[in-house]
Amino acid sequence: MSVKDQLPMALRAAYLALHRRSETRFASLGVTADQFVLLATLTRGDALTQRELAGRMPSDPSTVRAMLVLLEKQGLVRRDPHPSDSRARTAALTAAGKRKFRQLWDAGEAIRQQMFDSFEPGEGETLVRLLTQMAESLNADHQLVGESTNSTN
Amino acid sequence: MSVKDQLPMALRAAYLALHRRSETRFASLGVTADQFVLLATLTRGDALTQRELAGRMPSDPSTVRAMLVLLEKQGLVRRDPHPSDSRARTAALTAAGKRKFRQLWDAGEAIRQQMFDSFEPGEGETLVRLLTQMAESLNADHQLVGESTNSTN
DNA sequence: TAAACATCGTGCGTATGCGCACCAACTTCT
DNA sequence: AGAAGTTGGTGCGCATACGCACGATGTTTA
Repeated sequence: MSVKDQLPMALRAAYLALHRRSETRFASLGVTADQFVLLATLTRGDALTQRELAGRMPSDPSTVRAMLVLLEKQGLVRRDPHPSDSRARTAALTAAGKRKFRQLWDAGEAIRQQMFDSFEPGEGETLVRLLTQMAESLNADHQLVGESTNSTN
Repeated sequence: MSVKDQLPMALRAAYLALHRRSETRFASLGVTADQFVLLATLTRGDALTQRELAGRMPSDPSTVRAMLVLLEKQGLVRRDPHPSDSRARTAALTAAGKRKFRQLWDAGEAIRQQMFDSFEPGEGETLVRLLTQMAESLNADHQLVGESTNSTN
């Protein structure tokens, strides 16, 4: 079992652990871990089209739509027609949404701190760099990676 | 925006990238990325109880059940009553399941290779180590989040 | 200008992911 | 042994995650 073969499972286990932990933490505040991600993305770039938002999260446009519907019901997000493109709709935080996000951010601090504290100095930087590289590599060329299919010869 | 604050999103982005890529790759073989994980787990420890299986993936028992039902329908997995505990059921790969897993493993090689190739020598090892540490830390003490952290020895 | 094409949002179907409640069966305690 | 508590599997509900097809609108091309 080489490191190469362990990597996918290690990544999966780490992400699911984070997700579960976040879910538990945010539940009392009435939002899910993924809704937190959406709110965070809107915080960093307000009035995005749904597609832009989906691209940045990253998530699927149809998933984002479902999430926006729920968040709109909670009054945390507002959707308006796009000023110049009448196909598009922009999403933005409401005042309540901004307030809620600040709460969530604070509530999540313990988790971020705990993740970070499990490392030696510098290792956190390394981890972020490697994860980013990996994601880029995986997203880049799933097209042009030759259709050599499963024959290793 | 410190590294600590980027880490959760970087982890999420990397995992989702891997998941999407795997989903696409395995679709033509008739299974999902998570079903692949289940089959892999059964390959490494046959005749597990559903709970054992869930613990190792890691996944929720009720999710695992749903997956097993689907995999059973495909004839890749068999569930038998546990020999000594009549509450429990064991899950095991069928012959077809073992064959399928070998196919899937080969099909996934390109992805594992691509992930691995985005790193310098030694970085893969580091990544696996850091991810494992982090997952452990996140799973460990969501109960006793007191100030007496890491006594991981 | 009209046709062809691309893009945005929506709705639907399937598969997780997980909590929760429930029953059945095992274990422990009295 | 009997009561009480724990554990295993199931069923249900909600929220992603994503592909796909559809209609409406923008953009490009003939």
